[in-house]
Amino acid sequence: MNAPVSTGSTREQIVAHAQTLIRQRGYNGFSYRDLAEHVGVKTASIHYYFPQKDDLLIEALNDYSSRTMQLINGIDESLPAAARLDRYAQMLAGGPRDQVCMCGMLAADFASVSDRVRAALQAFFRVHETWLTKVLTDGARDGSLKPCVDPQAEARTLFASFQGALLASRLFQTPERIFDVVAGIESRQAATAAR
Amino acid sequence: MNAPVSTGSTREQIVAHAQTLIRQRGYNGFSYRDLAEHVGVKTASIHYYFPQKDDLLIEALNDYSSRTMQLINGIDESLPAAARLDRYAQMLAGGPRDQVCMCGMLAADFASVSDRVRAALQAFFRVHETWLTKVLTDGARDGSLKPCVDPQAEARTLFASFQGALLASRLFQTPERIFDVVAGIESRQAATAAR
DNA sequence: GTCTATAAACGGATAGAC
DNA sequence: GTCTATCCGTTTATAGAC
Repeated sequence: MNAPVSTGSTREQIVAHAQTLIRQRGYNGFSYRDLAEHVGVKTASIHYYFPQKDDLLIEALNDYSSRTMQLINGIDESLPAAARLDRYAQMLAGGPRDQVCMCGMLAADFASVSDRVRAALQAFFRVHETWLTKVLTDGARDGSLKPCVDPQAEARTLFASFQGALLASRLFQTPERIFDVVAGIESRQAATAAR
Repeated sequence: MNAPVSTGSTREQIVAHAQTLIRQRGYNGFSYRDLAEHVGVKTASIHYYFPQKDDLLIEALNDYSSRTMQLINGIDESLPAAARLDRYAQMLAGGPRDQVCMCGMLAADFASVSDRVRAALQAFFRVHETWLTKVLTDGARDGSLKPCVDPQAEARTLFASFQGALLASRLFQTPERIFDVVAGIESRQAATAAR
């Protein structure tokens, strides 16, 4: 996923650059000073909009979540499930190579974030896992994916695979590892596949 | 995986507590002061052993890697592959609930670590992926796991699943998600399974 | 080897001018 | 709204006594 254009209001630019920095370096890996330099303002201006760093984190996370949700809701539900899964992987692989999912990053920063942020992260995970559950059950019906015993558990694992694959993709500097995930799923597709 | 007992030499205690702190909070989430308090020395003593934080990171990572490798080498190769996979998952789930894999954590901290650390992380990933590749191919032979088209790619995905599942397990405060991963694999086992 | 003391830069955060 | 100036604790790191 790509960062929004940074040509909006100061507030919007702050949020956009905060998302980028968190996805690159994590919550403890950037400062108001870093962020201010990226936006082209002074740190006091950031404190004007977001008195505490946690306030900034909450807004950056909520914005990221809703933009991500728009993207997955934009995936045409009339497509075969396997094709929707491909789109999802393309979405993940399409982001900058030096950035991972903001929520995967913040899950790693679990010890450093507030309970409010933790709850928002859980919500993000659940939304994606629910969407993937539907893909898996639809795939069993339309024949594009092999039926599985427990679609919810499979979806949890699948989402974990994507998050892990994003970290590995950056570590090895290749988007291949994201597509390994879908290739694995699809290599198990029913013989009577309808693509 | 559990941290080593912290009753060794000062140097050993520093390394052990550094591993714990990194697994809890990440590389940018702890300071020499935190570490010194845990060990019961002053920060200058830590600088005596590890002048730069990167020196400490390298040693903590190498120690973690070799201890982890001992653990996976300790999994009896005469066991059916599926049983070995169970052991692997138990090893991951057996660690403290507030800690994830040190290398998953540092993969998230990718932007903050030196090239030397990045290379060591890649090596860690490859070792585990290679071990899992062997489990998958053995599983196809002994019938305890379903054969797959590309065992190497499947192993990469499987390792990513475990890393992602560790993050999710901590986020949701339940080890269940680690066992989801093996349950998914084993639910695809061949009908003629030999366990 | 471990300590005290200190340097110098950085961290989040605030007050008040414009 | 954005700035300058500043507070004050923290951070990594070093010098030198014991």
